Amino acid sequence: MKGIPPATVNRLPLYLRCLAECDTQTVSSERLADLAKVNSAKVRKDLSFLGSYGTRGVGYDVAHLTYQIERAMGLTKDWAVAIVGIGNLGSALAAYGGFSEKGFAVLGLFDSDPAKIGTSVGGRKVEALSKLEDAVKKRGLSIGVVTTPASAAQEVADRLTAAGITSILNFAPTVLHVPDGVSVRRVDLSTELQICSYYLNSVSAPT
Amino acid sequence: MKGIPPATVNRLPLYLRCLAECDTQTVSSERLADLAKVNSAKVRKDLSFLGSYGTRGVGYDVAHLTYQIERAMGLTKDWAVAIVGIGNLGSALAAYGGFSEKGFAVLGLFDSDPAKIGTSVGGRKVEALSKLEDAVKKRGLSIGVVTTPASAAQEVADRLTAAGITSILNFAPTVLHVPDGVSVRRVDLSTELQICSYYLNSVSAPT
DNA sequence: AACTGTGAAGAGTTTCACAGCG
DNA sequence: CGCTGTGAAACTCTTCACAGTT
Repeated sequence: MKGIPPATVNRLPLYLRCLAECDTQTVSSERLADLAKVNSAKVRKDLSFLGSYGTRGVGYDVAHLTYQIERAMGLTKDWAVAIVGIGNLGSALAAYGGFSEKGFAVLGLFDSDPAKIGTSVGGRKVEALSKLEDAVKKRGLSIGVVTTPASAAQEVADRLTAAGITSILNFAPTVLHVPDGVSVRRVDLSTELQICSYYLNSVSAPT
Repeated sequence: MKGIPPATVNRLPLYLRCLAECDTQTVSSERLADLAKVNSAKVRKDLSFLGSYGTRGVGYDVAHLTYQIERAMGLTKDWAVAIVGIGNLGSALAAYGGFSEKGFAVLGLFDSDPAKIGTSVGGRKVEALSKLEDAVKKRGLSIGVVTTPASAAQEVADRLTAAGITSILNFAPTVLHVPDGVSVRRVDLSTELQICSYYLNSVSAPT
C-alpha cells in the first residue's frame, strides 16, 4: 500500500511486542530501542514511515502507536490461516495460543494421512487434504502454513496457490517455487541452528 | 574467524539444502541460484568469501563445495543442544529429525513442570530445570534452545548464560537481554504471520 | 564456449547529528 | 529542556558487466 521498506516491516512486529510490555502511557524512542535491542535512531526512522505519531519532548503514546503499527501491518482485520501437515510441528502450531492472537484464526488443519484425519488438534478436527481447495474458497483462508515433510511441500504449495492463496509460511526444509504475486516466507529450524554454529566458532556478533 | 558478511552467513545453509538436492557432480552458479531462488551473481559473491572453489567453464564440485560450506559454518564438529521448555513446540523440536541431522545432538531436555519431568520425548527423558547448569558442564552443551512461555524465557536465558552457554535460539515471544559475547537468534512464529499479513495487504513482494 | 571471480556501480539500510517543536 | 523527525554521511548488500581461466 504505502511502501514501507522491508527491513522496517520485519521490525514492526518486534516493536509491537515491546509496546505490549510497556506499562507507561508514553514511550520514548530511546526506551523502545532498549526494549527491542536496537538503535534509537532506527526506531524513529522506522516509525516515521508510518507517519508522525510522536510528540516532541514527550515520546509516543503507547496505545496509539500500537494501533498505527497494527494498521500499517494489516492486523486490524482478521486473517484465516490453514495449516497443512499435522505432524509434530503442525500440531504444535495448531495448539499454539500465540498464533490465534492478534487477528489470526486457524480455520483449517489438513493432512493426507488417513490415521490423522478426523482427530482433534488444538480443538479443531483434521481434514483430508482433498478438502483444501474447497475450504480455501468457502472459509476465505488467506495464509497457508506448510508443515509437511520436504517431499510433500512443493505439491502442497502448488495446490495452495492454485486455490488462490497468495501468502505462504513455509516450515518445510526446502525452497518452494511459486508463481509471481505469491509471497513465501521460509522458516527453517535447522538453518537457524547452523547459523548459531557459525557464530559459536567465530566469536563475533550476529545481525 | 574469517569474517563472512552476515547476509552471506544467513544464505550458506540455504545453499547446503540446494546442494543436497543436486544429483549432478558439478553445479553452476546459475543452477544453484535457480534452486535457491536468488541471483547468480549473489551465489558467486557468497561463495567467493569461502575461497576459490569453483572451476571456470565448469562450475562447482557439489561434494567439495558442500564440505567447504560446512567447514566455514563450523558444521564439521558436533554441537550439543539443550532444549528448555518442553511444551508443544519444545516437544516438536525434540522429536524433529532435522534437528539431529548435520551435527546437532539434542543432549538435554529441561522443564520446570514436575508432571513433565521423567517423561520421554523423542527418545530422551525430560529433566528438572535444576539439572541445567550441571548438564551444560558435564555434557558440553553449547547451544540453548528456549521454548518456554515468554514469562520464563529471561530467567532461563540468565541461567543458560551463567552456565557458560554463548549461543541461544529463542522461540519465546520476547526479547532476551544477554551479556556481551552471547549471541541470540530470535524465531517468532507470530511475527512471521504478521509479516505475511503486511504483504497480503500491499501486493508487493517481500525480501 | 562456458563459467568463475571480482571491481565498480547502484540500491538499500543504518547511524549520526541537529534543526525544530512541544 | 527533551525528544521527535529527517537530511546527510557511512556502511552494507546486491547486481552488473566483463576480464580471465579451463
